[in-house]
Amino acid sequence: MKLSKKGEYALRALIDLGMAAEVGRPLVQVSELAAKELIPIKFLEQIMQLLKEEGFIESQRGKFGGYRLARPANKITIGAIVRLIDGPLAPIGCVSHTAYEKCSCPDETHCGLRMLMLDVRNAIAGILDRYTLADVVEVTLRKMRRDNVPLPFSVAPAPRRSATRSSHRPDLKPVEGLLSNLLSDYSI
Amino acid sequence: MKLSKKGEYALRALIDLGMAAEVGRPLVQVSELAAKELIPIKFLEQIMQLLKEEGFIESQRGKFGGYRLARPANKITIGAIVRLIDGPLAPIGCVSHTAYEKCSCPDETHCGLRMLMLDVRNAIAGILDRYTLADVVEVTLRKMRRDNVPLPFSVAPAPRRSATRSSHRPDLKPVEGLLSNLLSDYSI
DNA sequence: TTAAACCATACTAACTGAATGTAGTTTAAA
DNA sequence: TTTAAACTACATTCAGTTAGTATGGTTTAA
Repeated sequence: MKLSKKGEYALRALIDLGMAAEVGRPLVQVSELAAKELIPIKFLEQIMQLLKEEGFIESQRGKFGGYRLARPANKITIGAIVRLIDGPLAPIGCVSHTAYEKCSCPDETHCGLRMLMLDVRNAIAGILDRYTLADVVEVTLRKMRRDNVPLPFSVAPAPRRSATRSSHRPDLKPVEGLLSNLLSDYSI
Repeated sequence: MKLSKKGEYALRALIDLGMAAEVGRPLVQVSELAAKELIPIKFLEQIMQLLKEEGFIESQRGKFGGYRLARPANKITIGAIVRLIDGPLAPIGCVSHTAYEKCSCPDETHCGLRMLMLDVRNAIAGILDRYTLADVVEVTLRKMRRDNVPLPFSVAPAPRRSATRSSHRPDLKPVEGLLSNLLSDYSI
């Protein structure tokens, strides 16, 4: 049930780009992303190229170039990113919606394992296809603001709290669903 | 988010042992399991040994030996089996309950990815730790009986339906929870 | 014109997954 | 008591994936 390192890095980078956009930063360099997230730079370059080919991000070449999201963050689901890097969400092929594959069992219709795994795949997809980069970015920024932590990618060092809130979105709409529970403190 | 072949085989074999027990069959040989599920026999032998070492099954050696569940099927959760074979359910180490591992990100408390993945891990564990072999077996047998399919591991060839129902359990209690939805027909 | 940045390919070491092979030991039954 | 079916143990293999490195570009703004 693992997410690969590559998938993790891709998500981190995209979340960072989403945060940068939210904070008013137009471009972020690979070197900066790699340093912030402790990702080997050449490896991250590969990943960024892939994300660009697939239309998630855009690049500006040359000196002082960098990357930005190609679409608004709320139009990029987490599920799409994970599928691109790590393949189908389903634990076994015979319950995948996007990449169905017949399994070895003789009678799929009566396979108890399949029924169970369909449940699991729906639970995973229900989360990853519902939430977008925007949700993750919003929840992250909220927590950071609440704890008075300086925001990343701010052009100027983090300004006064009241000023920060009125950046791009005049008002934060409440998050519904599962992620919202995580706004409160939680232990491991 | 994949379940390994090994994990799949282990689950199939255990579900089969659960079905055999339910149908009154005391022991099942590896050769029979391998044939039914199309699993390479030597590979399955390895898996059975592991399951035995971990106390999920017992063996009877010698001619006409075989394997049986070491505990009642409702005392073996699917999650425990998956964890044994494939490791933690969590997509990334920093949200695992059973095998927590610090991740590379500088600030775990404000990591949006972590919050999301915690959600995913809870969704997966919520299913796999709730359901037991008994649940899967019951749901499978129900479907087979409903469709009048001969049950596997029956000592005699499948008897008339009315006779089959009154085997071990005098009456089937209704299944609650998510799996119950799957009792009705579903498409891929 | 140059340095910072992105772009493109090729390569590789280590690991894991999925078996296969060989050689036993045990035990019920003929 | 022999024997064959069944489990046990451990070594080996082989392909594919993961997680990177390495090398050498091309672009473009200062």
